[in-house]
Amino acid sequence: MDTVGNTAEQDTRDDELGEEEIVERIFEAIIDQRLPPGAKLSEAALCEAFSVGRMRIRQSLLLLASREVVELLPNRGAFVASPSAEQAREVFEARLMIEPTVARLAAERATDDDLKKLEQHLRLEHEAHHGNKRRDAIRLSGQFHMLLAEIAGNAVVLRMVKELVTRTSLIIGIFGSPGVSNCRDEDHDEIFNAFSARDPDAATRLMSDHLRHIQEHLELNGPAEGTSDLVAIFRK
Amino acid sequence: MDTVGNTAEQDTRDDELGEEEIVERIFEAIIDQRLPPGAKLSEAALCEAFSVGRMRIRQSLLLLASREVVELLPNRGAFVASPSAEQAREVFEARLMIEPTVARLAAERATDDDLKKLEQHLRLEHEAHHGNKRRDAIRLSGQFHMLLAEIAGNAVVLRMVKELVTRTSLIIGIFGSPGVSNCRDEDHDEIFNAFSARDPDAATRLMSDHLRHIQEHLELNGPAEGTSDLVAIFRK
DNA sequence: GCTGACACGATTGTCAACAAAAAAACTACG
DNA sequence: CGTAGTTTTTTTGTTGACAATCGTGTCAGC
Repeated sequence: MDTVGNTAEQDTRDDELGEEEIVERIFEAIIDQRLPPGAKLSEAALCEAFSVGRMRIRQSLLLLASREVVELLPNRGAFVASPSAEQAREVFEARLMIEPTVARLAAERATDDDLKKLEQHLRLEHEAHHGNKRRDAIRLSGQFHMLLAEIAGNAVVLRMVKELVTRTSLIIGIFGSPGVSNCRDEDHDEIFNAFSARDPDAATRLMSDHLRHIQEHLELNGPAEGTSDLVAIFRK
Repeated sequence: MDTVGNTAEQDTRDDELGEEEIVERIFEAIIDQRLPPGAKLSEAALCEAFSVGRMRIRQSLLLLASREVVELLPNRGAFVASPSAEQAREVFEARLMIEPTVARLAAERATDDDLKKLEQHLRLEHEAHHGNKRRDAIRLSGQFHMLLAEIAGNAVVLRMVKELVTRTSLIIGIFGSPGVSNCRDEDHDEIFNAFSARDPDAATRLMSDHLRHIQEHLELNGPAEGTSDLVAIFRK
């Protein structure tokens, strides 16, 4: 169903899921916007969903909270985070700090094999976009950014980008216009062209523009933050 | 004893420490190099050290592991991480990606009050440096970078910088020349001068140079990684 | 009819005992 | 005297039950 091709990370697959896998699955569900901001993540429900003990779930939720993807209210439980406008600003500021340089490094270091992987990925993005597969489109456009970080060859930065992309999905879910999807795939195409042309400077600039485009399509002044919890939940 | 002036974060001080506090304390201990790379973090010992239940410690260690500051070996326990040369490269690449822009933003946004705080901090750094208080000097020079992220006004980035600074302490512990301390405080002085002159471009460039200086003083080709574990443990 | 307190149910947080695995110590053998 | 195998001990991982807290529903009083 929603299984992604996970080539690596197959070490602990005896019969139970590790906490890292659970975290990954919840990350994906949030990127796909199957889990909207503010959704309650009941321990019991998650225990049944993943067929694991409560402790494992508890640890996973703690991990997610440490990435600020989940909010942990004492004695109340875990909820999918609802970033404020201020937090949204911070996330995009961080992305603008990191990802243009990621694009530059990736463009400098990409092998021919990497370019082929990128091309293949863009094909999938186009398919999803034209086939009105909104979920797939969103997930793939997030994965594009992670793929770049992977090509850049820096695990530290990859982890940061993964967190930022996931939080961006939440932000778009709250502040985004309903019809508009995550990234415009034409932007991704242009970045890829810079890769093909071996032009790191262009890749840097295009990524910068791309992120600014996304941010401009948000309404960060619109919904008041105080009511955002309830509003976000009920306008699903 | 070794309590640092923690102005904020005094919410849960009834009688037990929260996991966030424990994580913070261990972070500080690693920055101070009281906990060398490879040191074993036994659950029982930490339980006694912090006077908390085993579960709290367990969660704290998981949090630290998720920041790659602690290595968690199944059925073996928790150890302070021993970054490889490759990881060291990645950490510095990430810092060079983020911190020059942090310096720029901080320079643009610093209030007069921020400048005073910076000046006060540099005074402390000088004292520690000239008074041969190596531990204090290292801790303070790390805090300088965090202070900049705080002034930049971005909590997301602040958390990233905190993680990177802590890991840098481990890296210096492994790959640094014994006598050389963390940062040269003259570099910090120059950055502060750029702040005073309201010159964000200079601040950006100086931070970039500063980080490169630190990296150049490491011997990332020197000690083989295989022996680093044992060596690091026994030269406490 | 509406507002307050009270009690119930459900969920989360914590603890202690138990099981499993690895490290250490000891013994026997080469 | 060194080494390999075995037993002991320590440490980690997991499960289950229990305690505390919060949200909800009910009922009495105004």
